[in-house]
Amino acid sequence: MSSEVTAPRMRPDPSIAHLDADAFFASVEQAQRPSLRGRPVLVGGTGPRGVVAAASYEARALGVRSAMSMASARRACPQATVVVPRFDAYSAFSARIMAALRERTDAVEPLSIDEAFADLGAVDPGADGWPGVARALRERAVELAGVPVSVGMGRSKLVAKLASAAAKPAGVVVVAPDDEDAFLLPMPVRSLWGVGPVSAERLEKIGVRTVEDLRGQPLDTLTMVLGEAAGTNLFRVARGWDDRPVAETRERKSAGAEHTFERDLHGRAEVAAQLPAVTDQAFDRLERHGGAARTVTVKVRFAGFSTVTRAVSLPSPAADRAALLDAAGRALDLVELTEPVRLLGVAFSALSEHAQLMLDLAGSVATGAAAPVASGAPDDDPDALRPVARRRRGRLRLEDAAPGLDVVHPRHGRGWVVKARDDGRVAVRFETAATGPGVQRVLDPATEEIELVGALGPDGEELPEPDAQEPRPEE
DNA sequence: TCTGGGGTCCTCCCCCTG
DNA sequence: TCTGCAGGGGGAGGACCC
Repeated sequence: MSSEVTAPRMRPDPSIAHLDADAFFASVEQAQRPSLRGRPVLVGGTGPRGVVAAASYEARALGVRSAMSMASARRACPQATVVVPRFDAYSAFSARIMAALRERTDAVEPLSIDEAFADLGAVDPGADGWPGVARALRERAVELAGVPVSVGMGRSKLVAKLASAAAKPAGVVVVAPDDEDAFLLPMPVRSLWGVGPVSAERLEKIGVRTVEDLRGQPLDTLTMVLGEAAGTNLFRVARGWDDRPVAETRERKSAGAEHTFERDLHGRAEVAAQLPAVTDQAFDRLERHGGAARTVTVKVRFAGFSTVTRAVSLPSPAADRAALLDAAGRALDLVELTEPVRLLGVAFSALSEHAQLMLDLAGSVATGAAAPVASGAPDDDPDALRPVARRRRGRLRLEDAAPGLDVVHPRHGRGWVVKARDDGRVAVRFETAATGPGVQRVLDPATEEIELVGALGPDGEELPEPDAQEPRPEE
């Protein structure tokens, strides 16, 4: 218990930058598909349980927000174009944005695919001062990536991040130390990092709505209402106290995968039958980071949206697919399956970089629940239970024709899938960033040589096979 | 058609150990 | 030897972020 919180030594200049791409996924789609520019675009899952990962500003103007169900978003904005995420393209655009920062400093801390901090403390701001630095940074990122970005600067990460939010869309805000109070105090507490709907409601109950209200609260009250860590954090934030350094690297703590099924799973056999596929995806991610794991956690979300997790820890870290699948099976055995299941997840934690060989695997691999079991689903549509597979490249099949995917046609060139039609044909719009708005054609994938291909990069360059691609959260 | 998927961090609780 | 307590560690769940 820290009974005392004191002001840290803050840097004198607003030399921490936060760069944030605007509606990133949607902006990339608009950059690569000229016909989408100026139009509402929704990026996200197109299945019955899909949600919006990103909405263009045109869609936001009609009330669409990220994380809302795609069904409600479509109702709010029926004229919107809906496409599935293309992480290979977003990663390539992201690399360009990060490159703009790395031209100025090595001290870059990516927070997610579309935003990063940079410590420009060693940069000479020159005649135009810090606002000039921020403008130049923004212009360079736009030049390299070709999507709109916003830049905020302040003398802390806290202020820089809030400043970039205030700068959106496509702007720059630099908060000088003397202006910090004027900037922070009127803000709603909900805009602070770490204050979600639950904390905001708890604060509302003690009359705290703005940062100014927050500053009026004693430390004891805040820790009582929000807990030790969050309370202490907000006490500092309310005063603009934040001396966290820009950290170039962060250690990964866990890796996992989860999948929401298009229809609920009934009974242990159905759930267990899906476990190997989900564990495999989690294992692929673990392997990509080159680690071993000691703890395997299985997550089950029921139809009523309640969620349980059960964990099994191994005596030593394992990097062996079969051993981890076995552990996942044992964890699943601990879950009481009282209701239909909508989501199944597997996560690996207690990671260690050096995999220790599990010598005594014999006998442990073949134990019950984790083994693939015939689905036994009485239902009509086996595909409803199919876990998300890596989208293949190669000849387009109707069932793979998700809207937004890149294709190439021998006569019409490069394009993207607009819609798989009920008549078995596919609507494709043939265009790239270089061509300008293109023509939409309806083609029969059974007779036309439509090839599913990878995305292009920011300069229209072919990208490598996305085997190492990392699915990322919404922008 | 309510409510994805990748994470991190925190809190509470229980069990074990000294 | 028994008991009570403190502290550590792990598991479960929840809040939060993008």
